[in-house]
Amino acid sequence: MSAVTLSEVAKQAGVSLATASRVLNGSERRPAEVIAERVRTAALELGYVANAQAQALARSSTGLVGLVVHDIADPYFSSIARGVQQAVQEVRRQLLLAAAETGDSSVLSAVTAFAAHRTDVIIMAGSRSVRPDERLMNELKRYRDNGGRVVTIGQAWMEGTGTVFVNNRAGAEELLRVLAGTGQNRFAYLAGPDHLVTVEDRLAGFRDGLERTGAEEVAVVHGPFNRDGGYQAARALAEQLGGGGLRGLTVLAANDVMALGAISAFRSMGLQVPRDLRVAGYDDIPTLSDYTPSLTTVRLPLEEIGHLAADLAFSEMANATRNISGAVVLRESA
Amino acid sequence: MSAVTLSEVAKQAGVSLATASRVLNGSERRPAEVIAERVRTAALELGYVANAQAQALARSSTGLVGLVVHDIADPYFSSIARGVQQAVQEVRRQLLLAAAETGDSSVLSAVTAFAAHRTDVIIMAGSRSVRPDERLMNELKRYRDNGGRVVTIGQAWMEGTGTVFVNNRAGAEELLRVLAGTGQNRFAYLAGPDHLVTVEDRLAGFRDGLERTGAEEVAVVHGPFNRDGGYQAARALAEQLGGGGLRGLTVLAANDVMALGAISAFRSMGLQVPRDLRVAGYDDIPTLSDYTPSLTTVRLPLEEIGHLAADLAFSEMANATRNISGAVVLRESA
DNA sequence: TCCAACTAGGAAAGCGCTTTCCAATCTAGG
DNA sequence: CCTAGATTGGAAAGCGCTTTCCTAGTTGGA
Repeated sequence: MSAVTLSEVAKQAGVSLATASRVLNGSERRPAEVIAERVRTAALELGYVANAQAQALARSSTGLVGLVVHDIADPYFSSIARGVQQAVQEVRRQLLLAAAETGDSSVLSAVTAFAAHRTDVIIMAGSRSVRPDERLMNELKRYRDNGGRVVTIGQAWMEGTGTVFVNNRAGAEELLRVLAGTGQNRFAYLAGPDHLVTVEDRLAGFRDGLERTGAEEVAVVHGPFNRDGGYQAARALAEQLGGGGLRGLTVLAANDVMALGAISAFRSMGLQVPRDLRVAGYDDIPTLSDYTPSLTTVRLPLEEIGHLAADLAFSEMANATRNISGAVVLRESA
Repeated sequence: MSAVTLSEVAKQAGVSLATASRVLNGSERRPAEVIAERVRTAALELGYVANAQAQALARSSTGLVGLVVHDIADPYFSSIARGVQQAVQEVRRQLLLAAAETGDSSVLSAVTAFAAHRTDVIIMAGSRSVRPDERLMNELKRYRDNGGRVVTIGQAWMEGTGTVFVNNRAGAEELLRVLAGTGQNRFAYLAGPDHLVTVEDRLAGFRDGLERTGAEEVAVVHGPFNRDGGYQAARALAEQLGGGGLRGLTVLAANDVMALGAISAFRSMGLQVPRDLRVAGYDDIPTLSDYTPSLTTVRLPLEEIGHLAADLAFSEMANATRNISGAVVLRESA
């Protein structure tokens, strides 16, 4: 990757490096228009494209934003990524994307890589682990102490970072209460992996709701936080309760993709939703709009959350907390 | 973003900058183990993280891969992105992501930004425009001439770049022939925007199939290349044909998300798929797995395509062409 | 007409690395 | 024991920019 350099442009325009830089790459000082025009012409003729690496080194700021997601193909994350991408583009910065499963060393690798690339910001979109990972936390702290900004989505990770807080617990409780209000009173919970804070919070909200309404907790079963996890968890639930135990039950899944997987599992067992049992999800991923039966869920403004996270990072108060709460959306499935 | 520098590490270890660099950041020459150990210890103590910008400048290679998609929230692109991300991670590089609509100046901005960041590779995942964009092509050419690698997905964009070629035309023809083979003989096509090569190719394949089978083309209507586009196109089609004209028709959509939108539109008009009319899509996005009626489509190994594109870029023959063809998947919807 | 106060372009010092070239030390063959 | 050849660590020259100082040229008020 060699290319036309600023000094070539400067020479062609017959000015100094300093002047060329001032004309082309924004500076306080604006050279006289006659000169500026000459430089611009030279740049255009030669096809000059500033070397962002060199600029980053000289200005000690890269204009890079790092985003860590669990899985970019998961609609939850791709929606958030879309929001982040949009916000990043608006302020003419670039998005560095990494995928990493919580609890896996890949998260640490991702953060280290972002630190190496001196991204101005790191946005952690995935849920935090229940057990704090020492090494990861230290890496993030060092990054922050060196002047990097950290914004987490979902829940706070540590002091001195920004957070787009999603009140998962309240949303889950609300969902359960609304459902109980329609007369449903036997609930099962299809939880994601129990080491995720998000999963834990939603489960806690579920139980808050149970307590509040006096409804019955029939079972809680854990599984991977994706479509297949929902499918598996649903089958495990069926096994646990026996064929008849599912009838009339309301099954809450930790998120929409799990709910979708669960419905498929139930269907494969010859059960119809909502005729034989009810299912609800969480997140309201865009995918849902064409799904039948339409899925009852807790709506989260995913794209907005992503946008907000990026905005927060660029704002004066990068360490503030923005609160988001979900809205229960009652549809056909429960 | 200030941080510990190599020279601080070198000083602490009591060696020269050169030695420290050789120990920490991989080089032909490996200093003696005693010294190396001292450097590593110092680096660990100080929490040294190499500055990728500085390295890029010195080595004139950034280890960055730029990916341009239309919309990262679209399952088609997020699946491809997943494959790319995976491949990129395997070779320890970083992914720079940009979203840009074909035909929009944002594509040019994205490419320019990637060129500025001196990415080693640019992968264009979105379809090319039917009308070649002079400025964009020039930018890409310059990038390539400066040593950057370009890989396009779907169709070739220009000489001297790699391509993961997807035979959209053949896939569409095959789909139509298979469907005709089951006795369906009246077809309508819900095409995406007519300035996309992908859309044009699929439409051409559709017509090839028509000709081959002697089936009837009832209508072709264009709309945006997304879910809402499918919805709108379906309504437009209904308006064009009148209520009864839809019955018994097979509606092919340019891609799955449009097909999903179309089915929703038909449903909103009180029509059932496949009872009243048939619908098929293209791509086989993962989302489809839980959808009812299950959608007939042409399967494309999306994730693999992304992976392949990245692999190609890193391979010796970065300008080669890899061929992918879709496989017709007959399901309930048609 | 003279000088203080600006203005504007250029020289050069970094930014944090890699890598070439040197010089010093070591190895081993004669 | 001497020397050609191989090793090894270090000095310093870049990589392509930004930005601080300088200096020379202007402007305008007295």
